[in-house]
Amino acid sequence: MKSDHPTGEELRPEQFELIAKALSDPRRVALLEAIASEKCCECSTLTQQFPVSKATISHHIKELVRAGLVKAERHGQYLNCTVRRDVLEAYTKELLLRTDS
Amino acid sequence: MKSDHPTGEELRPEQFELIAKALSDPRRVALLEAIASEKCCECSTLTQQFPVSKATISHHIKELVRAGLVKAERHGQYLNCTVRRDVLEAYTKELLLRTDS
DNA sequence: GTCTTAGTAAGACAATTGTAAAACTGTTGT
DNA sequence: ACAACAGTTTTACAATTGTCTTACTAAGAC
Repeated sequence: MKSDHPTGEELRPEQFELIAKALSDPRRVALLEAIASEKCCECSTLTQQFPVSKATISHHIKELVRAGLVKAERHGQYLNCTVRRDVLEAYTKELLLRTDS
Repeated sequence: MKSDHPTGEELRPEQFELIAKALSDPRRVALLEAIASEKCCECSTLTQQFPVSKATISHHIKELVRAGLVKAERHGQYLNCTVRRDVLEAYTKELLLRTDS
């Protein structure tokens, strides 16, 4: 049975590109690391940790979600972000596969 | 004995960032794939395969070399490019490591 | 030598993008 | 209802960057 959320193990066609773009900004990677370091992480925490406005944090998270690297769930007024490690692994796998042979 | 070429298995501090940037352009990834597909590949071949000028190819290759993803050796007037898979693997490894815990 | 070919370097330009400020939506607490 | 808080959206701007053109260097062929 296929999962409704695409990418248990395979990336959507454009997703590879989106992920590469998402990872190209050091701040966004740092954000990803911060999200990963806590099991579940609201934005307000991140806003305090980084010297950027909350609007910028929001924008980066949107990009990470768009790439599928982060899952964001609203709980009341808070946004719970978690890293989708399966997607990250699928990305690294495809990257290595593409440079094979 | 340490290899003189840094990165048999570890990335230099700024290298992680350079690689991420290098991989963020789809054309550059395609270029990387093209280089990987042949064992050893001169630029002129690439210039024919892609609808961009040779100046652009040259620029992209410079970026790939700067990131350490490609090794370029001159042989006469030709430039032999090879993908450094060890570096690519080190990158994916570090990426996954950074989003651990 | 001259001509051609392979690649590089410099400059310019358009497109993308990281950022912030301000205004907005929605939720929680009083 | 009101105020405080969490996050989003819009708009604008500066910085980065992918691309080309042109000019350049260097190597091979004649």
